[in-house]
Amino acid sequence: MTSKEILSAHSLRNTNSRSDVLEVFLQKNSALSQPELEKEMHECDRVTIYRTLATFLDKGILHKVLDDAGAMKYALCSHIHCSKHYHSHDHVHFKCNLCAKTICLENLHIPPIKMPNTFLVQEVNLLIQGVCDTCGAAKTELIA
Amino acid sequence: MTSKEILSAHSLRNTNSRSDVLEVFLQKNSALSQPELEKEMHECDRVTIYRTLATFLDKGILHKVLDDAGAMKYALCSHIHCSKHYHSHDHVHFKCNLCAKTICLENLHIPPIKMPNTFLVQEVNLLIQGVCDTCGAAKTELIA
DNA sequence: CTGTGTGCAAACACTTTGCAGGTGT
DNA sequence: ACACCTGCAAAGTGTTTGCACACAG
Repeated sequence: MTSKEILSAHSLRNTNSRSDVLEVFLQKNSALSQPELEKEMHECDRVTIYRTLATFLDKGILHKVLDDAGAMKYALCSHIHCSKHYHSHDHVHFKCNLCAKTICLENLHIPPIKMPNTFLVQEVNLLIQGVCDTCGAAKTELIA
Repeated sequence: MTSKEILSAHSLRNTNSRSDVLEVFLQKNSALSQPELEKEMHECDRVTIYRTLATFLDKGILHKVLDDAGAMKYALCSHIHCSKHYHSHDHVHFKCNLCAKTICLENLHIPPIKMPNTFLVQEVNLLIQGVCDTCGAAKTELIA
């Protein structure tokens, strides 16, 4: 799935900023905040990135990822079926406390929570923080 | 548990700012951000609130609550046992999309997630968003 | 009295808005 | 051609830091 294909699939104009933002997401394969994207893209205005993120969120190309560090993060929706009104991203998010990278664990679904039925559930977000496999391996090598 | 007792239990000096912050948490019984606290407290500097939150977080009086709206929230730890290095707050957080209030569901524990053991899990946060019982009841009345 | 807490000023970081001009279709 | 996208400027909001004074123990 190329950036061009993603854009046309959501009937969005194919502009440099938009395809560049998508390229970064496709390449990094992790959740990113606007500041993080800005570091990767030197030919695009800060505001344009914010507006692009808002557009992608609206179209169901990206979903929000919670973070404990103040900046909102976003990640690609794996399913084409996501749209403004139907987001299916009930997977777990993992943030490494060492490399600060946040990833989607697509095949790790959030177990159902039995809420009292006086509550209406609309969205569930699960963030696990710890040390990722890459950083963990690097640390083990250092000790050995 | 009064604010004075909480402070002395964690060997913190009993100052107006600190007890006032605690009073608000005890009274509101929900997760609060610094801006929200500031609205409730008129005799305390903005910076003091930030520093008080940091101190309480460090001592294990408060724990972080994730939010999707940009501002970090905090809530009281229910267990006296919480300290800097041992936080036990594996409960679910619920944010109402109508009244914007975030509460701790202390008796609703996060189910265990079986992560691949190449990952080290240090913290788990679960945020459910929807409509709370109070707002839901109000809405039902309107329709009826 | 002494170390810690507080207030003020200022800076920093993230995000949004308005408007003029440029670009994709 | 027209609607939509972009860049720049500016402002709004959340958070941190430095320093001098004030206060709890």
